[in-house]
Amino acid sequence: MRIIGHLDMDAFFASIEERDNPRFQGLPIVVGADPRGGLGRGVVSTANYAARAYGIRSALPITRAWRLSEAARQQGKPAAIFLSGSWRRYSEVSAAVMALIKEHAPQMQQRSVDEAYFDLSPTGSFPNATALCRLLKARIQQELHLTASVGIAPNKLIAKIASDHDKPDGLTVVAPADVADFLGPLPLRAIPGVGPVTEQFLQKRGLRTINDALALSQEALEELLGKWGAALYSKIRGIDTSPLREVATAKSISEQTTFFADTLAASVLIPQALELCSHVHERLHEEGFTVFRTVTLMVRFADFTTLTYAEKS
DNA sequence: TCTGGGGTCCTAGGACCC
DNA sequence: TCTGGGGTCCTAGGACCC
Repeated sequence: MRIIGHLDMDAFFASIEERDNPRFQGLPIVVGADPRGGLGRGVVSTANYAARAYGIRSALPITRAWRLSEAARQQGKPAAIFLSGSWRRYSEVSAAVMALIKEHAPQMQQRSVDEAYFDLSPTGSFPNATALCRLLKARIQQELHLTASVGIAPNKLIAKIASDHDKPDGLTVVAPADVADFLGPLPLRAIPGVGPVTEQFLQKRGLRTINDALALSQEALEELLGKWGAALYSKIRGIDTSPLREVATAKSISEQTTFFADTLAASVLIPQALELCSHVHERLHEEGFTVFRTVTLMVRFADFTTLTYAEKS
C-alpha cells in the first residue's frame, strides 16, 4: 500500500520572524516588499495569521496591505509590522525542517523552501503513518518552535490537497476509501495547477466544485482545456501515480528588479541590466555551471505588458 | 487597486531538414 | 510556379507555484 505525506510549514517566513523577535509576539507580521508608507511596489510574500485577520495575504500588493493595516490601526488595533525578510535565515530553518522530516521518512522530496513530500509506505498502515506524523509535528514544535500542517493520502496529489485543508497546525488523513468524499465538495481551485485563469474559465461554464467537473467526460474536458483537460480528468478522481523524485538540477538562473519609478532612460536601464547580468553570472559560477545555452532578456512596461527576447549563445 | 522575485512546464508557430 | 509530410529545434508568451 502506498502512503504519502505532504508537510507544509505555516506562514513560514512570518512565523520565523515572530519566533526570533520576542517583541513581535502576537502582532501582525507581513514579510514582503517595502511598503514605503503606502507608495511601495511589490507584493506580500507571507503574512502571519494575525495579519491575515486584517485581510492581508500572500501575493496581495504591498500598498493594499499597508492600507489594510492603517485601517486596522485606526480602529485601535496594532499596526502590522512590515519586514523585507532574510532569505539566508529562512534557508537555514528550511534545512533544519527538511532534516527532521528525513529522520522519520528518509525517502522524501523537497518541493519548495517550506514544503516536502515523503514516503510513509514503510509504516504499513494509515494509523501508523498518522502516529509518525504526529511525532514529526511535535518535534518541529518542540525543537524549532514552529508549526506545520500535514496531509496523509495514497498519493502526492491528494496529500498536497490534504495538507492545505486544515491550516495552521493541521493533520488531515485521507485513506483510499475516503478519497471521493474528500475531493468531491472541494472547489476546483484546490487542485494544484488550477489557478485564477482556469478557475474563472471553468466557473463561466458552471463548474465550481470537483463534483461539478466529475459529470464531464474526458473528451468534454479535453475539448474545454486541451491536453490539460485530460490531466484534470485524472486529478479530480484523485488519480496520481507520480513518484517521489530527487530535486533536479536547475534549468535556469535569473534575476529581475522593479524600479521605484517607471523609466525608459537608457542611462538607468543599461547599468541596471549589466548589474543583473553580473549577479547571474556569479551565481552560475557559484553553482558550478561552466556552460550555458540561452540568454533571455525580459522587460516589463507600466501597463504590465511583458516582452522577452532570447538568443542562443 | 495593482500586479515582486525566482522558478517550472506547456503550447503555438516558425525555421530548417530530408 | 507551386509545393507534401514528418520530425526536430528554437523562441515567445502564458499559466502556475511558492
